[in-house]
Amino acid sequence: MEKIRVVIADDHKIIRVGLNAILQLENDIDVIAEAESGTDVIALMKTHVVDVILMDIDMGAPSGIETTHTIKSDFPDIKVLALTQHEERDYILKMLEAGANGYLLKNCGRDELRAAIHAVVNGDSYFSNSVSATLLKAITELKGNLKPASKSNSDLTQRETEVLQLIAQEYSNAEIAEKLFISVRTVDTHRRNLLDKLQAKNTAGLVKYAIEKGLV
Amino acid sequence: MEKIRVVIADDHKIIRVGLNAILQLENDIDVIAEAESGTDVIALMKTHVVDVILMDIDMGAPSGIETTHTIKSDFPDIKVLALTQHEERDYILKMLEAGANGYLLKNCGRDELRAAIHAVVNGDSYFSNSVSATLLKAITELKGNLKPASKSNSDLTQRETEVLQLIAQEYSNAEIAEKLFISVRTVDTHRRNLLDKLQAKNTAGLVKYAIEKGLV
DNA sequence: AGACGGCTACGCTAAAAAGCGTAGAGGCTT
DNA sequence: AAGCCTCTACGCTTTTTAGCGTAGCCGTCT
Repeated sequence: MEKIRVVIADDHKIIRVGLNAILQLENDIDVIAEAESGTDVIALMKTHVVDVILMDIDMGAPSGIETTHTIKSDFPDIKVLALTQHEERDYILKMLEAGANGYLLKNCGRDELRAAIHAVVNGDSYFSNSVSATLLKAITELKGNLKPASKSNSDLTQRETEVLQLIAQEYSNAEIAEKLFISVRTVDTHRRNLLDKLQAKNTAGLVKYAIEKGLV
Repeated sequence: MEKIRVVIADDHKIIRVGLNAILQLENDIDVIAEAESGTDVIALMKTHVVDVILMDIDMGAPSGIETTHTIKSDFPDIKVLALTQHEERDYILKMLEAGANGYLLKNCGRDELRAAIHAVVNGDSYFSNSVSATLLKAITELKGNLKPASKSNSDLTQRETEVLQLIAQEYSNAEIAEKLFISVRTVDTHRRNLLDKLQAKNTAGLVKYAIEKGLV
């Protein structure tokens, strides 16, 4: 069985040395090179066959994120394992968008490092503890912003829904009446029924509901 | 070193047997029980000490998702590794929201299974290949849906913002005046300035803006 | 045939918002 | 000191909503 060829990319020498030392202990992992900048990494790819890059996010320009992006478009088969101190959501999301296959915090243990490398080699993803927590939180939040759009707007009639949509589009009753070829009084009735059904106090409440339900 | 105590939950016996056979080969993993329903799983938790549950999503009521939810609220330390054929985004997201620590496809290999179990025991997350792809796609999409909402609400003064927030909360000018200890006329002026600045035709426009900017 | 829900519509009144203009007090900047 | 912005406030008019009630028409379900 071939060894897994790993490159360590970090602008801090201490980190490189540390990681290297840890990985020396693994008999199926081979650290074939170190890089101290994104430019180095990309250069290395052209001269070496690499399976996994341990990529620090915080390298100076080009950043780990940019570098990952480049790697992934030029060498899509190379796995990138992001290695960082940051748990900030934006970093994580950007790195993932760039195509990173896993995300480890720098204070991870030997076991985690090994497991993560194996995971990405298998084509899977590995996220360290707090990173996945952050990620899930992000997803939940983001989903919350999307989900209401798919709820069924249960108890409103079709006509009411139409009227509501137009209200939310800033049309006045008179304009709505014109658009729907009905009397202003009818629109008014619909509006009142809406206020009643949705327990809204005024237009603001109607618009909020409309937006929640994705009617706009 | 203690063995990792695993429970297999799936309503198909073949799957249970198969997984069991695979895990027998691991000398640090102990399959202590099998469950064929969510109810079984929860019952087992009360009588056994468990580290990891391999949870099928498709079990009948209660579903794997519901069961995971229950487990996670009653026994937060138990790790749940979702095991499924489905790569559908909604399934995945729901399972993650429920608190699953990892996500494997049923056609995963022995290596993946082992790695995933170790990952979740470590407190990390493991996502199989296609799952993480789906996940990333979802995140990217969702992020696109959120970004516009985080625009800076540039040109509004603080007071205007306050008034706008209250408007969006369905308060009338009179109520706002009372809350802010100012005259109704002042609120009216603010409201008019808002209409002007935001180029809104009426309350609906104001509320839409407020929601867009996340002021509600 | 009768009941019910949805859409239509009218009358009336009060309240609220929109559409103008104006303007002073206070703060900050130039 | 002059200029600009913010917050404050008032007057007046018109339009729009809100808050009641009522009611006919039509289709469906019972």
